[in-house]
Amino acid sequence: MNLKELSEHLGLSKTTVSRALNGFSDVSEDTRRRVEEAARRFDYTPNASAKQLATGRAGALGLVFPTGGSLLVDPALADFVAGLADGAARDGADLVVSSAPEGEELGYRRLARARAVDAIVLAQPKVEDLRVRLLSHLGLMTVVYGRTASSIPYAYLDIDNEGAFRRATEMLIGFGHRRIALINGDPDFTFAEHRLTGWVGGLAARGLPQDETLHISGALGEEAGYRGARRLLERPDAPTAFLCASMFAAAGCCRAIRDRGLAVGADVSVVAHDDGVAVLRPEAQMPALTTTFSSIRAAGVRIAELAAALIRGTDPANLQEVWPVDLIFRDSAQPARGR
Amino acid sequence: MNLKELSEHLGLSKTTVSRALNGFSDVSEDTRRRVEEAARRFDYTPNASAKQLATGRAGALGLVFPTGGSLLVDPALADFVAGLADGAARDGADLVVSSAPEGEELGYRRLARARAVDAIVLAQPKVEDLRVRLLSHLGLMTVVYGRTASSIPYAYLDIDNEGAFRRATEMLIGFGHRRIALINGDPDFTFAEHRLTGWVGGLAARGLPQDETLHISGALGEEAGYRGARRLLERPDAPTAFLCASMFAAAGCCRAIRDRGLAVGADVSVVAHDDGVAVLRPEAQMPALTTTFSSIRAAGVRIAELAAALIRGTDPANLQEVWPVDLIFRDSAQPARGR
DNA sequence: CTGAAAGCGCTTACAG
DNA sequence: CTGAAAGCGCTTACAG
Repeated sequence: MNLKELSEHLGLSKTTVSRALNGFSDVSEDTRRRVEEAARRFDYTPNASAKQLATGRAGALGLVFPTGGSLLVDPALADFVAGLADGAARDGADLVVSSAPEGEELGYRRLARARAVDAIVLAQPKVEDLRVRLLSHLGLMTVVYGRTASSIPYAYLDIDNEGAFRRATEMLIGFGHRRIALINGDPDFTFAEHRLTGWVGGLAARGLPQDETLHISGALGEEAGYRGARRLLERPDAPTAFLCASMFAAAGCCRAIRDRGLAVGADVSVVAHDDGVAVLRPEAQMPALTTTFSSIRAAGVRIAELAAALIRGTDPANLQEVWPVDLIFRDSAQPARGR
Repeated sequence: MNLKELSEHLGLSKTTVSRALNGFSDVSEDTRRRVEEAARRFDYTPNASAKQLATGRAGALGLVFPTGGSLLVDPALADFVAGLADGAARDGADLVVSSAPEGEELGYRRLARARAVDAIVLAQPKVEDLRVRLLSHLGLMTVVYGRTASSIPYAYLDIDNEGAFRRATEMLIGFGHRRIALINGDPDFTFAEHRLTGWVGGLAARGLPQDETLHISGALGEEAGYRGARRLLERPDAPTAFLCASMFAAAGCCRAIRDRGLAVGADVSVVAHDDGVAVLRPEAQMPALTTTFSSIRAAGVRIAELAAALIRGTDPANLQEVWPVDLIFRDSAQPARGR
């Protein structure tokens, strides 16, 4: 059933039916009701392409997967995608996931030219990220998940990575830890840089020296977490506490601790960042893991909402949010030995 | 730059330019070259909505995320989505990820009515899956990742879960294991049922009794793997080997084994299914995990290709693939103690 | 081998 | 409050 058939059935013009369905005010209440009822009865939905062509809006949010080969795909992305799709659906929009085997730039160019999306979600931004400038140059509205260097205001949702890691560091120092390692992501990425800043700031606030050799970067997976922690634990001045950038890295870190015959918590403290990925829950570990927590899924939902606002014309400067991160205390962070 | 402008620039009609760009044979070689060069130079891409409206094809593949609340999102889905997007891109198609907060059925109905996609990818099918019938009833072409009961031929790509788990079981029996547990997904899902069948078949082939209490179902995450393994290990006749449905479940299983003061491999063997999720690699574990392996990412790419063929009119009966699964022998599977 | 024209199914000034 | 008509940017019989 299309608009023509529906309007013929109702004995109205396509114009009126269309206006009634789109909530225009200059349609009589009676007509509106009749139209809405008929639409429901015949299960009418406007043809997406026709609507897009007529309005110039794609009704879709775009996400370009940095694929190309065997790049590590962050498993938390599945939850992020689910959140984005959820949030987009609330606005009647779809989520278009685009692969860019030819490189991300070409992917964005294609989406822009084809007018396939109204806005782009940019995930995992780097401190200096060429994509932001490119997207603005292509005229693609963008919401960033995270933050990046930019000369103009842009819409973003970020979590307070710096505050979270600073507080975690200070808590560990309060427990008497003096050598606290940071198993971090690649600091080219803003989230990792912010966590580094938080760690440095926490140490400085308590007058502790910063030992750069206790900072391991590029370690988000289990294996890298294991390797990094293992190497540090072999040192004579091994750290007594670890801050880990992901639950997976933390799992590797805990494995390394146990390998050394030490106990997580009692001997060596561990704090991990948790995105809320259900397959690896900190409270189910032994001991339960102390975490900095922020739901990546909820962030996805909210980002889609920000995108909808952006498309509606809201000033990007008014679409900037930094979410606080919970520090959830469990058993893996404990007072340092001998204290 | 749109088609009108491009053709005016070339001094040709829109018809000819369109035909040249779409590879029709009745365009002179010379014209084609001119058109293609100009298109490249002006960075022309057809407007997606207009093309969709004119051809009646959405140029997009749909995936409905079973969201709604806090359902467990399989982290391997991120790789699957990446693969699908990759494969779709090879065909110039997009991937539309749709959320269905109102239930999956309504999600499919909406996609069908709006003609927003040409085909649907159905993931994680159940043995009896109402969605398959619904999609066929809605006239939505479908490619299933997995298999399901169906009275009519349908396109699918599945991996040989049964064969993989049968071989793994037989290998363990060959090592002298007699009590082999299966930590499985929910057997409502076909993949889990097939693995159960493989396990049962492997035991039967070697004349071993099947002990249903050694079958734990619904355990794909780390926590559930831990709980299931822990419970079995507490029994006086504890299993000496485990088959795990996911790397995460296997991680939990290994944790339970170590909790009992036992060694993975030397004391208790573990075999896990690995989707190739980079964040948790079996070869990096200690000991390295023996796995049944099949790349979910590659499956995603291929499914998009199957969908493209289906849309082009290929008979679904000719679009059915079962991929063999590798059994990769590493250190976590060893001869039973005392053998 | 090329082009004029109709059509895909909507939305939206504009007129009444 | 309602409708006739133009237009969004393509594709595709059809005619030449």
